[in-house]
Amino acid sequence: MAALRADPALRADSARVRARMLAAAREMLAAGDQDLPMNAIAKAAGVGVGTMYRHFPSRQALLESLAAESYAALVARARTAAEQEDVGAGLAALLRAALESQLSDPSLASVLSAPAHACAETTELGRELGAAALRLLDRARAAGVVRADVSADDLRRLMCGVQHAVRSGGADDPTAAGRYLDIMVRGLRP
Amino acid sequence: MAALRADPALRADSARVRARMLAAAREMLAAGDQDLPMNAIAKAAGVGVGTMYRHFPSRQALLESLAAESYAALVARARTAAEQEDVGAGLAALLRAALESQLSDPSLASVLSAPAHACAETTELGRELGAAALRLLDRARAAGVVRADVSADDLRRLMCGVQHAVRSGGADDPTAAGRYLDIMVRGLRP
DNA sequence: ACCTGAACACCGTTCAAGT
DNA sequence: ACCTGAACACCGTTCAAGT
Repeated sequence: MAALRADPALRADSARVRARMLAAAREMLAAGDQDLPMNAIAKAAGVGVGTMYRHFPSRQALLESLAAESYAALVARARTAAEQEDVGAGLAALLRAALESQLSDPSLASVLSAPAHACAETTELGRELGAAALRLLDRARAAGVVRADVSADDLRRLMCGVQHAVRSGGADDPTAAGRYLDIMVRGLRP
Repeated sequence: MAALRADPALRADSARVRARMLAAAREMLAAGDQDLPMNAIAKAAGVGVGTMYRHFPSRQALLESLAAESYAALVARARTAAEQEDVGAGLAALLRAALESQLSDPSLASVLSAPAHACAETTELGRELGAAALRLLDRARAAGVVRADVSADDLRRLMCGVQHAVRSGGADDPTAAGRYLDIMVRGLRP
């Protein structure tokens, strides 16, 4: 009985600590700190380094936790795009969603480009995103609006590439994202 | 007189040491070490760390020195492409050269994507590459084979993006580079 | 002049000791 | 059970001391 009462309390506390670490990490990202040092996050969140590692066994795990919300939102947008009546518009919407999500959340860009996942949840999100993309691709192929030699994973990789192209500008041109997206959409036509 | 004789000797020695450090760095890259720790390179090259820093004041400077040869080769290929009679083929050749160079030399990929240069030589190579690309672009625009809203720097950024897309694959598909390049070439048409 | 490598600061990661 | 933070290893960078 004591355990039953203690457990939720512990979990609630643990969740609060976890949220504090993620908030601290986000603040550092927002402040331009790309490195996200584990020690520094722990100090900023007021916890020991060990607690940091207990919640996030690797930097990749931390990144995936930071990106989880954006990733889920992207999956939702992808599903909406997949059901769109106009398949061509749906495909463009999927690509735009993938690009915008990465540009507004650098941790998502990193996770989408990563060769491997640290958290099972991320793998699941990836599966869901891939499934939505595949549904859309199948419809698009049937409608003849997309090249036949492109897979759902190709779309992911290409959008990671467009993100990289947008980011690799010295002086940032606000029109770049739109133009590059358009180039990609046109290039995917059969 | 003594100075006149000593100088070249020192320079020759310095050049040999420099070459040894670059060779050590290249070996580490070839062995899969992406980090290129300055201390480790110095030890592998049999020199003190200070010597490392005297020749390469920053990691970026080291990267640019590593990439210099590939970069010069790319500029040469770009110039050839710019003079090609068939403008469309020339543009495709330029993009292929940019992609192949980056894929075969990761340090070049890094330098081409970098927001700023550490060495004046690199800036000069960048200028030459940009000039060749612009000559080709002007001809291509006049011939109506390329979108009007694309600059020479856009081409660079897009090819850095394609490189990133090719690299961000889990299982590497040998057909990816060719397909992504084709998508880009088609997307650039007006 | 040029080089060496000890030294300092910093970060990743672990784990014994606390509660 | 969970947390803390000292401790160790490693890397970037500098600079006093050597030649």
